[in-house]
Amino acid sequence: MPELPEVETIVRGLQKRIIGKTISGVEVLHPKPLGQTTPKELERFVRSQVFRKVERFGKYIHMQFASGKSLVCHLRMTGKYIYSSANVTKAEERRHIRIIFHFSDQSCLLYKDLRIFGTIKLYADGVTIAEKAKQGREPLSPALTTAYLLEKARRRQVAIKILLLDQSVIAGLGNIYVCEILFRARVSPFLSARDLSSAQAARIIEATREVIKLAIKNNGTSVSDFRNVDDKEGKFQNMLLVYQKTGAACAHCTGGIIQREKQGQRSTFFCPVCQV
DNA sequence: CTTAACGCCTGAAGGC
DNA sequence: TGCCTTCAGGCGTTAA
Repeated sequence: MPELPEVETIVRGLQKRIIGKTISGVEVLHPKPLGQTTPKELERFVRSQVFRKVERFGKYIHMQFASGKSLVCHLRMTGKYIYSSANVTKAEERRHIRIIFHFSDQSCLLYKDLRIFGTIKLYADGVTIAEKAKQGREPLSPALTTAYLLEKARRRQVAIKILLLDQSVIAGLGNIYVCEILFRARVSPFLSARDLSSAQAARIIEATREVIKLAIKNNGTSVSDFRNVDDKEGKFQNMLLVYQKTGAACAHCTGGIIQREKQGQRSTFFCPVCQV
């Protein structure tokens, strides 16, 4: 489940692998990631285009061509971009591949997505990117301040965990990192957002930066099936303190046992003793 | 405005 | 062994 650090890892891999490559053709093995766009439209849009720049905003990947046109992609749960130096022809290797971008040097970029929740959207030059406008502040931006979080939390009655998952508040956090952040900040995931104190907000911001920086440094978390562009796992799964640690002794306090509870449709992992 | 529930998808895992 | 249910969770949509 790619969150900010995983998407950042993929973007850095793409920058290394596809900048300067010319698209010679595209194969659409499953049309669902394209939404309303037809395979023919995609083919016409990307053929002969040269990748100039790849950026991340929130959990989105923004692939820009030298022409000014671009693709805005979201991986959702199981999407991944894998670079291959040669064409992929074996049926077993083609499993879960939905789109293939072929390059003029015979290498290609595979879009794999087991559950097909991910999306690829086409943007003409100069068009405002709707998805970008909806994002909240980036975790590593100085614009993310305690005052900003308190202001966003003030009128909300939802649990702080639900608020942190709201992409229009902070961009890029998902279930794993929000659990880890609240644990490190020693804040209960069930606390109503409006009851957040200034000290708690400050601890959350600090923990957010720490966790995100450390996870990026470790190339993300491969807890289910995340892989980078070179099909390699991340390392942050070895550094998780609460996520999927049900029954384990708390890493912060003595006597605390990590619990799992549902919040919304997702599992929340927390220590009932020290997260208050 | 906020909030909550649902649907989208596949495959692994657990229960009986 | 085999069938059925549950779970994984991001996010757009819809309804209240």
